[in-house]
Amino acid sequence: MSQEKIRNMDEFAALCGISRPTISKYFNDPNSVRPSTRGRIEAALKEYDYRPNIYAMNQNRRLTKNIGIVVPYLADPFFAEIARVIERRCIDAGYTPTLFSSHGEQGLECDILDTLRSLRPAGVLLAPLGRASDKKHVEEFCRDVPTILFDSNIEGVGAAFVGSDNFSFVSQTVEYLSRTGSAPCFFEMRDPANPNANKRRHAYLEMMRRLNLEPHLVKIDGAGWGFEEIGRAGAMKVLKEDLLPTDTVLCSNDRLAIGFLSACHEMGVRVGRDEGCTIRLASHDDHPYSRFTCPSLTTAAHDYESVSDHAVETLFQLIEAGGQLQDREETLFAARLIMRGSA
Amino acid sequence: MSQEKIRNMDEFAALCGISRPTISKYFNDPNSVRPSTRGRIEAALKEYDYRPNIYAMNQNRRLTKNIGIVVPYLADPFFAEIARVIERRCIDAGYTPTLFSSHGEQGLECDILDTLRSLRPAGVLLAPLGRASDKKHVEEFCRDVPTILFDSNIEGVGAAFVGSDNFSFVSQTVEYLSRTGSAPCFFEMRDPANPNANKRRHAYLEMMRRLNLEPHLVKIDGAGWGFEEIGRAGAMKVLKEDLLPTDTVLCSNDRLAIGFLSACHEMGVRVGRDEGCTIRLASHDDHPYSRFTCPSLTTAAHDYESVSDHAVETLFQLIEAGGQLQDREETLFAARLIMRGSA
DNA sequence: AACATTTATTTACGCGCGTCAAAAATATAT
DNA sequence: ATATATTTTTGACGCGCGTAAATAAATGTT
Repeated sequence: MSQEKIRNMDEFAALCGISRPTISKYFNDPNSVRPSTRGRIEAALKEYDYRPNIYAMNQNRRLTKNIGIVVPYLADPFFAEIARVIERRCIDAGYTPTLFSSHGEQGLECDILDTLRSLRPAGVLLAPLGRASDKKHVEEFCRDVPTILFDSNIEGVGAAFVGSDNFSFVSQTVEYLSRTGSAPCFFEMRDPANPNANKRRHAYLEMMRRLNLEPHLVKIDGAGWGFEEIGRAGAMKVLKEDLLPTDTVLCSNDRLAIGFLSACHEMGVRVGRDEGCTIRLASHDDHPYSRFTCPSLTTAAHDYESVSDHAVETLFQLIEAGGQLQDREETLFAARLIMRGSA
Repeated sequence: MSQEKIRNMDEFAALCGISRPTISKYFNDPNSVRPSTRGRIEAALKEYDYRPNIYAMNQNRRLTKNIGIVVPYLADPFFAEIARVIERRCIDAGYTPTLFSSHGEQGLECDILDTLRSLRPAGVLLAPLGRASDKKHVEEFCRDVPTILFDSNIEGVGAAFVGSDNFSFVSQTVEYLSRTGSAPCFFEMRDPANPNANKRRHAYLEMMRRLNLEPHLVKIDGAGWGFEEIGRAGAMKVLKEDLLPTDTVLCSNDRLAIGFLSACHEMGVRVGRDEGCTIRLASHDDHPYSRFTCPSLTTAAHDYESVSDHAVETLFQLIEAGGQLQDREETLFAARLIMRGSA
């Protein structure tokens, strides 16, 4: 590797013995130049390790190679995990992903979208805050920037939605719990920020109706994204005041369930299928920690891979189609029941 | 808000009735223009919502307003949390932070540093992979880009290091455990990727020496960043083969402890201080989930706030000083013992 | 070998903004 | 009012690259 520092594409082109426009073409798409010239460029690239100035590139390109990934709450390992997979896919496809977290705050989500707009990304994968989102702001953003929504849907916003089929989650857990023991009550936040939570409640009610069972909703107080603490406080209250209508509890999501388990341990309530256990607990999401809880959580797992893959693939289609798709498809992937110790 | 789209700074300057260089000055530092002109600009800004093209800005600026934040593993809520705090501080100071995760992979860390270099950031906050880092690559990067290391130190690399005082963690837990029961053995990975792990082992040995107690290291196999699973598998082996030298266990970090607790539950071993418990377990980090484990984890907490604040402050100093600091300071913050149910 | 086709080169312009120097306008101190 | 310091304006250049049109060269076909 030579030590000379190359300042710009002109210098690099001179060293290659190739004209600058051809070099420019190569960086935009290596396959757009003849194999022989590609070989010469790549040989020179090894020799001098030149990299084009991204700011100058992006200033003049109609569209950049950037992809924005926005999640509502990165401290939730579920989103960290899905972001990781999506990031990887984008890199492999030659894009430059940038990760943003709204940290549960509407203002921050808006700021991120504003920042993103001025980055002129080729496309954006957005998991919105949900009910807490500034819908108009998101809608306006999606009109200007090719965007795929994932995880949490906003009706009619964005070019497509990719997520999990909440009914599939709940139907499997309810069916399993009912079949192997008694029917569950549904443990959830009174005022959930995430639209998936509402879908899960409806799915629970519908499933109980189909199975001819009496539904019981246990609604607990709390706001924000500290679901474990909310679940814990809610469970403490419910256990202390003996408000549980059934000995089988289905939590809306794993993070609430983690809090519930914590409360059970503190109250000396044993959870699981073994004898001596007074409560069975199941949940949804297959949170990365759900296999390490005590007892491990019976839950329904997202199809992470499929959701990530399909979201990314749809975005690429959208980009190639110039930012417009025929009609707004909503793709939902089924859950997989994971039977563990808690139910 | 007027509907006219403003294409560039010239148009905006014309609408303001102010010259373009002054507008440019305003965007570089709003306080560098007279209050009266600042007022006129900001009024026009409300009216026409113009935003300068960041690519054109950054192309010509010697240094951008970007700050890179690199963590080794974002799916670890500890890093997600510290990244969140740091991100916020940067935004408040008028910078544009970009978050990267190495996902535990050396190649990815190198790629991120390369990408970051071409972003010409004002500064970088880097929590390296540790032992898995390509030291030469990191070192070379730090020579070109103003960088503060945090969480995990690499001797002599970067302009400063900010982290937690591992001795303070271990001394408090060892002292507490020894005082309130029997002395602990130290449970850790055989070949830890993180340099903090080594410091904690040394601190354990030193503390045991000071207290005139016999040290016991319990080393378990496993590689990668799936610490919970590694801890769980290691604990299963240790429990099944009855290899624990003491009834009190001090884990190197909370994620191992979470796995340990999971194994204990599966083996029917009760953990805690209550009667009927056969093991006491403590750990380090105050992982966001450690208060929700069963039992909740006695641990030593990072001073998140101080570490984040000081890392960011040091970076700002470094930037203002033009990328060079007098000498390389290493700042360590003390831990705080958190007594919970597990010990 | 002659032609058509693909690929590369040359030349030139533009993108939107940073920045500089000199001149003009404004504010502050005396 | 005058002198001085500060701020703004004017005009101009450059950054590094995208891109377009015309031309030249290489490749493929018959």
